[in-house]
Amino acid sequence: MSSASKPVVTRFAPSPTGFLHIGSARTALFCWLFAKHHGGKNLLRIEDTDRARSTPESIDTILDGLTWLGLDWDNKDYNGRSYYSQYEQRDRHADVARQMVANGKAYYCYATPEELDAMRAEQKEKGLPQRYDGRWRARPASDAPAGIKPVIRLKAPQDGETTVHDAVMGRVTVQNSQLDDMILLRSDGTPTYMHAVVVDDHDMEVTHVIRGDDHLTNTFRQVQIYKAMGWDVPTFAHLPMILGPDGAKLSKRHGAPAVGDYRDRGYLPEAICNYLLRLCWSHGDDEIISREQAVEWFDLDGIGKSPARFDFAKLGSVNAHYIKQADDARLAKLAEPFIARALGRPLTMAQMDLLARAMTDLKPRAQTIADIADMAVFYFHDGALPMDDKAQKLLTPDAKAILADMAARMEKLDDFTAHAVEEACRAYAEEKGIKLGAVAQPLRAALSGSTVSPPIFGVAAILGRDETLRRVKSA
RNA sequence: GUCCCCUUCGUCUAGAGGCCUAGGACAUUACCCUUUCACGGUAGUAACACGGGUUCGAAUCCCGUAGGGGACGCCA
Repeated sequence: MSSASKPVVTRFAPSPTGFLHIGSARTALFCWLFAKHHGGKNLLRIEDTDRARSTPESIDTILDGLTWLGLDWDNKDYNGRSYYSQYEQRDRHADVARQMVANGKAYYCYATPEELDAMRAEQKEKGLPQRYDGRWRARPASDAPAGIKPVIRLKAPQDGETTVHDAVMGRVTVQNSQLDDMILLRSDGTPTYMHAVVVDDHDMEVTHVIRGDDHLTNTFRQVQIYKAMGWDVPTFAHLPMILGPDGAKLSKRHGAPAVGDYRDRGYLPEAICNYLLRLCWSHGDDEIISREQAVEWFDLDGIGKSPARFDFAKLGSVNAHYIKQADDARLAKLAEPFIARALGRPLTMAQMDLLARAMTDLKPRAQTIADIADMAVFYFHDGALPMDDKAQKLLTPDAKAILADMAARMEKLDDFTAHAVEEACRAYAEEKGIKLGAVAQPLRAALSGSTVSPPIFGVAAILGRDETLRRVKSA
């Protein structure tokens, strides 16, 4: 075990074979929080040893996602890159593997992939566990067939057991007889994931390996490599998986597996982090937790052991909370692209200003930025206002007569404020002996094109007298 | 198939043997507020997977069963 006095070093180690998965983002969050809480470092390592599937675009996506979430890392200038590249360390990985052969901890295996496939097929047929049978473990080098490039396999202990002391799962033990001699170095000289991870974590002086619990059973094998090399074993913390609403592994099928999906749908990064933080981790009854508070409170002992299902409804409510708290100008800026898309043109400076002023009324009604945009487009139609069926139906001849009366009164208002318009409407309703709604609803239809909108007197004030009268008269 | 992990309201969770008549949040229902829709407020429905132990006492400890998840690649 690593000594407790060493400064904390965590790492987030995604493989760049696609987008940044929301579950990975949770892992990244926990790594970041743990490092911050202990005043340590959080490192980023891109696991790009699979050359066929790794892409630079994917690396960019991951970096973007982390940055958007505000999860920075402390090795931004590594060998001219902003992260640690696993592939770049391939010579080091190969050296360690050969060193293990030299020390009698590993050996060359000349079995071909075809041969191994056949072996597994036979094991499966006989109902036996599928693992390498150690056929080259004890054969002398002189037996090596010509023309076949060997792999290097770990000479794993065959008796006894291997134990992982996991900060989340507790003590987990497996019989060594269950584990086979895994490949460390492929025949082309590149390292396998199992091997590269251990060498890198050691070289990077990682003290706490925090990752998804799909790696838990891999950990036994990795511990064997640490032991074979005589290296300190870091503390492991395996986080329970995040499942979809149906309990199956969260995937594309559930709609939004990537961090980018949430940005595109109008979620705020602080809301995503807060929601993710509460999946498998808790601090009493606290639900809304700021970044600063999280750094102060977060530790491994608050992590639960059971998997959590992703709940869009709750995410929505957390997002709604952060929207209410957010700065109006920031929200306007975030909503602008959504509105521009609906309108087919960007907003002018004046319209951006109007949007920011409308935000007070928009904010409490929205769960996402997309909601804000949906509610706000009507402000920006300078031609004919699209009118929905219910609004159309509401504009009866009687209602239009009321609007005509109101137009005359609004024209004469000294100050065209929400309060003034409201008073005018109330006075009119009282005079006519009708309900306020009989005035307000037609006005709403005329101004917003809908029966549902932000408070309509405020809408009138934000639209301004000219635009309000234009809309009322053309209704 | 073999091995590993998990199991409290629909969902996220609180719970460290008596503070539990099991708490909070989201969702849901009703009411209040109200010019619509929301926000907000108040109240309600709703859970310890099952079966055995241990104990004066179990959601909490032990064993078993069931269910769920994961790992078994020259992927990561």
